[in-house]
Amino acid sequence: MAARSYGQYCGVTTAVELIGERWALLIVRDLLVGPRRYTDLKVGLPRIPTNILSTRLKELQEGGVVRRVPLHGCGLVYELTPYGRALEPVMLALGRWGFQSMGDPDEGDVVTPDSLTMALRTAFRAERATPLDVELHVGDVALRAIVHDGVLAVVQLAPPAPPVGGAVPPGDPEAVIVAGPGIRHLIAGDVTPAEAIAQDLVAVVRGDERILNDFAQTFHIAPLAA
Amino acid sequence: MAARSYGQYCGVTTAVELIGERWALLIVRDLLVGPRRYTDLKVGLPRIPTNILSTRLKELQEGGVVRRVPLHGCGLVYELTPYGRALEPVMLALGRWGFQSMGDPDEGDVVTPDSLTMALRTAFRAERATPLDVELHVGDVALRAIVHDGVLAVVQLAPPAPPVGGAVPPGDPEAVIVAGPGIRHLIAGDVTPAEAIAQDLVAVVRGDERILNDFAQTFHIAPLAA
DNA sequence: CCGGATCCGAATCGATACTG
DNA sequence: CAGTATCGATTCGGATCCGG
Repeated sequence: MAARSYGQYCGVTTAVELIGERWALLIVRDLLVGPRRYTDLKVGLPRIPTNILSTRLKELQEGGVVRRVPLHGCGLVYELTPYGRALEPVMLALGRWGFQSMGDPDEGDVVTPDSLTMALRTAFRAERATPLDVELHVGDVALRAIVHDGVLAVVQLAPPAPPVGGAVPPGDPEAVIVAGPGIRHLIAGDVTPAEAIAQDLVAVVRGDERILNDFAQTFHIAPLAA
Repeated sequence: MAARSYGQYCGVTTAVELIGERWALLIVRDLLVGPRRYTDLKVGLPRIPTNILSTRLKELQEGGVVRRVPLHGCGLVYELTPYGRALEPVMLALGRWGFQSMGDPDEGDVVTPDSLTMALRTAFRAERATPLDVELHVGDVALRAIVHDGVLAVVQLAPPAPPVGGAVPPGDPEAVIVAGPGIRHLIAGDVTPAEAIAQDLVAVVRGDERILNDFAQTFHIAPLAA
């Protein structure tokens, strides 16, 4: 029996043996946004030691979760296998659950493009979504969230350079929203959009402030029913 | 910043900090079945070191996932808080995902009453469930699975002594099913009930073998659509 | 028996440096 | 860019011990 085995024959145990090691699930989180190079992952997970990243990628490949794909000519990327992509429902459920415990950020905590992208997906309610096209800034991260036909698309924007891994959406967003960590109170429904603005949790720096009503209805994580 | 922190402000990261340590999720899995004493948990997780169990229980309490409840007069139990119970969808999704990677058990792997109980919940399809009342044996574990009004109830049976933590269901089961690890092929739909019997993956030692049709329809984890 | 606490060697992780 | 190598700091695992 492997040393890391939990010694049980059970689906949960098997899953935890595949993706339960430290950092593994965060690697999967970033790869759920799209294929990433080794260096992209390292930048997106600033505190991961490089030997751990290397080890995890090997383990995830061995587990059939991740695949290593040479890029035509130069470089290579890691991407999820279909089996790895099947973790999306788990990841979204886990993100929603963890959201309930988020307080204010600790000193040194960062928001990364991939984590914010997945956070938006986590909070997205297809059944109540309204058409939407906004630019969202949180910390240094800027991205464009577009809801069309009840489907959410997120494009990451890089301040000066062109966006990573995709085309800039055509046209201008309806509004530009700038927020800090306090935006979680809007997502949770603790405050109304008007209150969020009044308390400086969120600002609409371009466009109509009323867009926040659509935003808050579309992106929402309800507190526990208790 | 805490030493164990991942340094990111994100729901997934928060969740992993709460329940991502080794053994933590398996403790939660067992507690999802019902409140458990320290010793119950130790028996249900045979390979967990006692200091780790003790540490995890403290951490889970601190995280608001687990509560320590004195038992009227003698002893005490650990139980999930409402927030901890909210992990059930995560656990079921994770169990379904891990199920896809289950091969044959390694030598020394065990099946515990709680892991089998959660496995049944994982595989339960309410929308296709039929009324059912069977006794299921896998390894040393025996339990009674009853589907009534589209709701699954599982009662753990102890061979000689009375069952743990609940009353024996009244009456006799419709059938007694004895299975080994190969039962996963029936759950996955790799084999029909008839084939499962022919290949000795499953045996119906009392009652009508046709009950396996209902069983296989009620408990099913579809392979990846790929 | 229940509910842990303590001790210690083994394995893992984190930080940094270095390489093809 | 995509990793290895190294090494001290932590954590884990296994065993033992202890108070009710």
